[in-house]
Amino acid sequence: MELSAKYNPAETEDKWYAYWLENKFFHSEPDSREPYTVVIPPPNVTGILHMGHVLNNTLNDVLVRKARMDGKNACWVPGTDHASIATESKVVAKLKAEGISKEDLTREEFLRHAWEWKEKHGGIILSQLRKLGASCDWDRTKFTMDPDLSEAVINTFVYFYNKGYIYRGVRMVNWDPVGLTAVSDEEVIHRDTTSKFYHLRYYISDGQGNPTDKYLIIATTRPETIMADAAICINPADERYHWLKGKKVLIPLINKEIPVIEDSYVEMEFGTGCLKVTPAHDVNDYEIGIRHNLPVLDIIDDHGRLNEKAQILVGEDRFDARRKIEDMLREAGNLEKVEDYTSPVGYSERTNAVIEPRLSMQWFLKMDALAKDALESVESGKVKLIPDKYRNTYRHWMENVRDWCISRQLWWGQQIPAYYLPDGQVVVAQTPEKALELAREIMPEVGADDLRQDEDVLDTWFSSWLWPISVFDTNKAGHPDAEPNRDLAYYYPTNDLVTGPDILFFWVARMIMAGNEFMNDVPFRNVYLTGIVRDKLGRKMSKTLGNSPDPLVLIDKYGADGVRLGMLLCSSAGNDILFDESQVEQGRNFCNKIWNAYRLVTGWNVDESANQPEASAVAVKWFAAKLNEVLETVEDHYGKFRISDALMAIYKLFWDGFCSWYLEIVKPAYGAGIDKATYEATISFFDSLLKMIHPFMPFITEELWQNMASRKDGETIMLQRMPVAGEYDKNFIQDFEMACETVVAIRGIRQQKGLSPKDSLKLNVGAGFPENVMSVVVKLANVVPAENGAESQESGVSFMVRTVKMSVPLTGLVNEEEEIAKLEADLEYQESFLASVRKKLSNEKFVSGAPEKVVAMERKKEADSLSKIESIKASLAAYGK
RNA sequence: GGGAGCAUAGCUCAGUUGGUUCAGAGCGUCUGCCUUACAAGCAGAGGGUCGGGGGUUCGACUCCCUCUGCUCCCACCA
Repeated sequence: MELSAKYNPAETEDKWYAYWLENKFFHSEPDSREPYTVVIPPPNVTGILHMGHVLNNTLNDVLVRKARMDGKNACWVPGTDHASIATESKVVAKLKAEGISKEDLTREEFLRHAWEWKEKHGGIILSQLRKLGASCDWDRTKFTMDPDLSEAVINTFVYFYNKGYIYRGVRMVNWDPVGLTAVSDEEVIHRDTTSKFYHLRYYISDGQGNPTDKYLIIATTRPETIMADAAICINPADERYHWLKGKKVLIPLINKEIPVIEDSYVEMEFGTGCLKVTPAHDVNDYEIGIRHNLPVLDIIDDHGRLNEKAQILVGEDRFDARRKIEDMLREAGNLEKVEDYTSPVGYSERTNAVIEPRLSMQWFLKMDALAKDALESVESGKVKLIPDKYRNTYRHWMENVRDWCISRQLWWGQQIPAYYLPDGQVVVAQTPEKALELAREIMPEVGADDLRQDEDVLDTWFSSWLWPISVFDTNKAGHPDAEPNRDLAYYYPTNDLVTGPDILFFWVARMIMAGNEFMNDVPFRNVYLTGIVRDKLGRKMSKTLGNSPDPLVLIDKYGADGVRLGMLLCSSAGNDILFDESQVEQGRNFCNKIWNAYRLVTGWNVDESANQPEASAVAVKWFAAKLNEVLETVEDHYGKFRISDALMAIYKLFWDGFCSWYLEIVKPAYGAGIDKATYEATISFFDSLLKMIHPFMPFITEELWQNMASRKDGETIMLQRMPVAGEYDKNFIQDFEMACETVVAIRGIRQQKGLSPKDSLKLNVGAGFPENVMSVVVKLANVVPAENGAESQESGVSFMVRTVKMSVPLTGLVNEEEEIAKLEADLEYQESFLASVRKKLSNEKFVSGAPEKVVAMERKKEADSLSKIESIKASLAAYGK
């Protein structure tokens, strides 16, 4: 078969992926082998592939393919997340573009649109993952809103409700006025925001609701909320304001009378030391309100507009109202001054709207007991975080966690299985039928139509925290006492989870909680936390910056293998990834290197009658040893999740070790055949190398592996066993490296002196050079060693290889003065090196204090240095110095 | 405001209990090569007071203190 000089990924990738699918190589069923299980962090069902997914899933695929080749029963479960708020807002936007408003639809109508949208656009990302080569078990694809997975979510809710962990109550929550829903604390991002600090005069009331000429000043960033003020608060220890005790003040513009109260919460040094208390619109004020029994007046509606309770500016958006009230206050003489101010403001993670602290009725899950166990799981090492610096962050979060607000005012998601009786009492049950039964225990005459189900749905994470359980068994979540089914019993706990640190708390911690609760075991053993993919300048990749390349375009341009390699090359665990397209180019180049090495090897003709040249025998022996050495290193890297290090070790083995050294040595002369022993060894090495590379670059390795022998249908490299490191001769590797260093030195001399590689040179070799590898030097450096390695008196260029003195006689070509200067510089360096070693050795404390091994090493340095000085001096003597 | 982490070559990073001739790798740069697998390549070369300062030690990139610069997480100072 004729192979082009360049590898063309487009011709091979789809072909082999289809072949893998046809043969169901990715599919796993429980059997007697050890399982290796991974669940995908489910991407949003409407999401499209971005570089973060590429990183994450490439790493996952490497681990899964490696485990599969290690003989484990590897199972990687793919799927998507319904992402309630994100998906719902997309559907709302799409409907809006069609002139349909969500308010005009019934819940059922809206959900029909949403499901249509999901069927049409959902799961694109999964097909994109196939382009990347992900070896997921597609037969197991799950969606967090599949009927059975939803059932598991409902069961879980009922379980925790019955356990007393779920409660409903009016609490201050984070309200998203754009998404029109409450969000959890974790979904609020605080960013420093510049705003204004308004200093307002509140006049003291004369007791009849009329202003006196006395006033106090409060400082606020939110003047539009003054109408909801319930009190003015001072610190009881603040002497400046003792005169205010028991007084009442008037809210500007609306002249409403409110009391002055005292609470030590108020910082005397901050602002003016007077705080306006607005219980409905600030978390702290709410707490103060409870302590002092203040009325709660909510003047902001769902959309963030002032409502009629505000009396003024009714219907205005809160930010418009802020601008307008500033003028009104100024006109009324209540505005003392306005300062620029920067303070942290909460934004919704999903809609980027400014979060409005708001009182509302929500469902909560008690976290203390769950968090305590989940913390223990990590502290005890049952779950390992990689890198482990995240343990601190994890602990801090788990020790300070607050109850989880799990209700969302959305339609897309699992509707809360709580049913209200006509009198407002609530029952919680899996189905309306069961709810009715429960309801009748309370109120026997109640009918099915009298029950009203809670309108809210559950937080997305309330379904994805079950993921490692529910993808296998949808009954077990919510039923800790149930027997796990065959799949769950076999695959749980999963082995590794690869995900980003940004969802360590959202998702990872909560999965641990659910695992402990329902399985009495953690959901995974290792959590590999990747960095965030950034651009070359260190900026986060984002649509608005336009600095995020489309992975599919990259795959088109460089091939999936190239993209995978480019991503992995720069991905040390836990560090952010600074991605640059040039790395993908490097990946593509590596593909090409492999391709061309293959072309070379398969282009050889075996000459049955040829004997194996000595250099080839040496090369084969060396590479066999080197291969073992690298296999050992790579295994160690894998064990520590140092994936990019494992890759780099293999990369260098192939490019430098195999191509630059091994192949150059065994390569037969043009037109000549190759001996059988070398050929077979070479093919076998190539086979091992392809297997080692396969987890990283699945496509090209399959292509070449299939090509290198006639394979049966149904055979694949991905199910071959990964080579295992055996015993090897470390000393021989050392000897071979000396040969390489010698070759490099001679090539350097050639370059310096402008000598063609075609001209043979003589080489004088000093004592101590390993004779067994000389044939390699002869072949690659094109030299003829002097008889018996005798020291020559001819003038030439001399050099040291470790402790062996070598020289290339070059009569007429050598500039003696330069040569002598070089030798003298060497001598000077060696002598000062020797002096420093001897200083150490003459230090009594060193000799007695340092380990024997270290002292012995110093003595060897001394001896080596002495012998080097010796031979440099001899060389100088040859020049008459 | 609290906590964590980072700083090593032009860039991205290794450096695994302080001691192998330890100051490294990849990429980039420079020089010479279209050498019969590969110019997406080959051969060779240069490049760092390990952020600054102090300390512990026979010995510090490595441990301690401090300063500077950056990053992230958490947080209700209006």
